[in-house]
Amino acid sequence: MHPLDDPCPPQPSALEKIWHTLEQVPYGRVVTYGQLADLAGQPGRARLAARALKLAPTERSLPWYRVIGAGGKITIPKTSPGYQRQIEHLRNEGVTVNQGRVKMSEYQWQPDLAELLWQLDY
DNA sequence: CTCGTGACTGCTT
DNA sequence: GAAGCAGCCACGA
Repeated sequence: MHPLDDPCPPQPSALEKIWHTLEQVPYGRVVTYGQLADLAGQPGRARLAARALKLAPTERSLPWYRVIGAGGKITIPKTSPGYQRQIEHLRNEGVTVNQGRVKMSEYQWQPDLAELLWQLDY
């Protein structure tokens, strides 16, 4: 092997990991920014998850609206058009939204072991 | 390099 | 509940 050859294959970027994990979130369920980051192998980096959503390529049509703030609160600024759009998307999937809040005990996604292992294979 | 800015969180008033 | 704040971290000015 040439000494300058990269001995390691290219790693998926943190953003890619976030997007990939987001794709696993099932219809009608939600995750928090922090949870999404954790599941993507980026513990404690909730703001990274938020940024990943904002930068997500539209052609990938990710379920960005299934990501909400800790405690079930919609954290998109109310002044943003995305705020209402997120609520509409969630309601279309049967998720109840009251006062900009989602009942986490009812809708939060909790991946089982098989799903986690599937993702590790990525 | 420093600073301000978030689609964040958790803790304290 | 609401508001403030420190910790957080990538980004751009």
